[in-house]
Amino acid sequence: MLDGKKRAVTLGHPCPIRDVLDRIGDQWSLLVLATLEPGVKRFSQIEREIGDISKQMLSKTLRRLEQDGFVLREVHAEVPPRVEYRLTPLGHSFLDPMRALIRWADENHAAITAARQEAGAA
Amino acid sequence: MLDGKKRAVTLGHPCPIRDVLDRIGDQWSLLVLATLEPGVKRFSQIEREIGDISKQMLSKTLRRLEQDGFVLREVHAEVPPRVEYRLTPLGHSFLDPMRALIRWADENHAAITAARQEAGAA
DNA sequence: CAGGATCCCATCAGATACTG
DNA sequence: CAGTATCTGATGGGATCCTG
Repeated sequence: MLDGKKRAVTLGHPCPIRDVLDRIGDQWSLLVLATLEPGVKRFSQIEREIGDISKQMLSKTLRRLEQDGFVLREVHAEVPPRVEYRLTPLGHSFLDPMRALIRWADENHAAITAARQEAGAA
Repeated sequence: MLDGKKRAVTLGHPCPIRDVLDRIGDQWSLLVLATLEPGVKRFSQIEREIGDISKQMLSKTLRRLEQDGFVLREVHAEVPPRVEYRLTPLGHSFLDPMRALIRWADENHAAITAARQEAGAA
């Protein structure tokens, strides 16, 4: 499921949405995209800025983002190696709707927390 | 991680965002919310409309959405039992930013697919 | 009808160690 | 520096059976 078999619904359609949602649900993709928003950065720079991501996950995440056309990867043939990442236009445009969502989260987080408290109390 | 320990970043802040993102990353929450958008529905009605969700996951998802204040659950004391679900105002308002994201997904899905093809070909 | 309980597997993600 | 490889543990989620 989820791969190619998920002929599902997602609001009535065949489902381009899941493809996108998987990229924000996976804990790191969004964070990486946000980190890259200001401009070009190298691997370890991203790693440091995020702080608690493992090399492995950063690597995986970057590769998937690259394959999906959100991120551009540029390898410089030097020693020591230097690899730079930047957002593609697609990557940038994706952050627009995401910002709206993040704003909503900020504004309504209190309500969610309150609801949880109530649920816990009741 | 993810529970309470994730002091992380998510765009620079402490992180109310993860709470929200977890609800769209989990495969079913969004689908259930979307199904409930038109109005009140009962358990098996949602089940049928989504089609490929198990009772268990539907139950879990609904309970979490209820606890988070997205969904209202109403039990009618009848035999056989009737339980109805509806979106709260919070639930409805959440769908606004989500619609923007879904629109983006629709518009850009082709680009993503194309990028994958290219990545696969290269 | 609307679930809860249990079993089981696939995937996610961290930790550690190794390499060009 | 920028990764890859391997092992491991935590979830997510499906299937099946049981109940008020």
